[in-house]
Amino acid sequence: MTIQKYTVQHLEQIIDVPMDKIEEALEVPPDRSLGDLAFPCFILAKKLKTSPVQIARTLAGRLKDSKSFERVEAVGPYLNLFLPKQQLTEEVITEILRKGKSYGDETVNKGTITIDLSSPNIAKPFSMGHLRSTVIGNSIANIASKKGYQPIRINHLGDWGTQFGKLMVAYNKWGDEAAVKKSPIKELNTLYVKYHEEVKGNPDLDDEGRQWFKKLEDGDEEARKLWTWFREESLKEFQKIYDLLDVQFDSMHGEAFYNDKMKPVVEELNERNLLKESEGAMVVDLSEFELPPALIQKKDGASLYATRDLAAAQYRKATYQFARSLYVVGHEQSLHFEQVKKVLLKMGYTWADDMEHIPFGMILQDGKKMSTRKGKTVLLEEVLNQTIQQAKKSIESKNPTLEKKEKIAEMVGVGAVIFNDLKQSRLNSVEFDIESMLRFEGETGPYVQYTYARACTLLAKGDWDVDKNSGTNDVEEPYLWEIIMTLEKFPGTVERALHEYEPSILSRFLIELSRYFNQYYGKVRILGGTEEEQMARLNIVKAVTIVLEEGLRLLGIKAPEKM
RNA sequence: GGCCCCGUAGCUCAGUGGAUAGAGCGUCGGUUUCCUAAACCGUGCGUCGCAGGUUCGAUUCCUGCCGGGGCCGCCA
Repeated sequence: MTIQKYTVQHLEQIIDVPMDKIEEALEVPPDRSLGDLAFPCFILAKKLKTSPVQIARTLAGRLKDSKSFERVEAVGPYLNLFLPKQQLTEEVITEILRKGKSYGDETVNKGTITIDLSSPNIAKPFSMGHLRSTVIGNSIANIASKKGYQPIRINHLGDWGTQFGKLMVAYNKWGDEAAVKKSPIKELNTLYVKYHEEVKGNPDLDDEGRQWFKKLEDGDEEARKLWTWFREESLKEFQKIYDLLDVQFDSMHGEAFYNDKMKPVVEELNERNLLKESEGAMVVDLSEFELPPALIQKKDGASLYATRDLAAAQYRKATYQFARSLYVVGHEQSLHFEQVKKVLLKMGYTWADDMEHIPFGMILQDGKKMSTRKGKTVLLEEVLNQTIQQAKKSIESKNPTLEKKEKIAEMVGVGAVIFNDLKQSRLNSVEFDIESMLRFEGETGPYVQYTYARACTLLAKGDWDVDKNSGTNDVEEPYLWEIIMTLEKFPGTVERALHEYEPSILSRFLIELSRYFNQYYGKVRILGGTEEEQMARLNIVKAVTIVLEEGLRLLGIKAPEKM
């Protein structure tokens, strides 16, 4: 039983308010000495036509002899409760030790949830922006899975569009096969940047680019060959990053996959009389929703972004029968997803209401959007290499005898980058700052990992054993109750992170738990004393490692037992 | 011009319809014969952007304004 539930259950007998209302009102007092939990009596004031101060006093009087609370005090309008810490501590720890990793799991099946994430553009470097989508989406997938959904991770690759025509022009004019083979993304990106420089003085290039893309769409052999080659080389490079991040996808269907699936969509729109000609293009009018029209077809008949996403949405519904469908894409595309959803609703697909855009803020450089075309991109691979190097340096100076240094440096370096991203609220724009990722102190991934490693060392040295996990904790030890309260919040925190699609809620929780544990560690000698005492303390340590490891896993971060 | 996001400590950012608004970084100082100092402890005089409104109570909800960013037809 959770601490909140315990309290609610015992309050319910004397307060005539529905249990969920009581639970909602309960709060942690600003100062520990005031109590463990408090019930503000304002919500009763109107109903009872009495001052909240008086109500608190009355309730305190009625609870005076209750065995459920150690002590009850009325302070102003607050009813302050002192809980039976001994009993609750035991209950919380026992539950976590019994459930292990599955602590906080939801067992009811909530159906399939598709998650559109990562989606880098072929032939372009994997940028920091795509990192955000990848780690946020992956974490939401992990969290959804813990809470009873079957996540389907879809990498909607940007592998189609006019830019490939442009790239082919550039490659044919200035490209070098050997150079591309050697370093595909870098070379192709250089070509792409060069193209955008050259086009300024030679606008005819754009026509050539469009022609090449048209050839590609028409199945021209040479164009097709180049496209396949660019795509394969790009995927190989991306795979290195996905391996480092340890992210796997259930589907790699990119935009090109929907090539033959767009025509039926356009036809369907036509049949339903939803298409309208406007300035030569075909659009769906959305003025009833106070939105600008959705562009479905260019005047030359070619498809557009929205067309592809309509086809993709239908395909996903048909293939996966999703209960929910998420799109982890930058917030600058909010309008687009709103339009797609509304078009589907106009088509009569009520399941479009289960689709949700999960936007996130941009990565800025000098306060501005990064531009691929100008070559102003920060490459994720380079960033990861730097942080891994930094981790290696730290290990050399702090723990030179550590085994498997390379492996652990990778866990720490990659963890630092992922955590640095996931601790931000999704929607905040962030200034790209390599320094903040290279710092392993304070509110960082390595801080949480370090806390975990320290705790693991204690378990090893103290010879913790499941079968010996008896012993009674001294609940008056500093920070122990804070640890218990925090551990107990874990299932609810994961739930909230899913409900808000906000991994940062979980990141901050892990920082809080780590801090309390480090404070406890600093004040209380864990190994030593009687065997009973040591085992009781190690049970706390074990519970902390379970929650830290599982929490990090949900964020997509590895937890090293030593570092 | 319309719509969306953001505005809290020197910096980066949490937070909440309620009791004295918090963390990290940075500054200065301290802690190791003892479990990993990637840690811990101490050190903060904040108009919670501004102005109204709702409320017993607003930094939190609503409206307007100001400032920053984004999106708004043939890119994705």
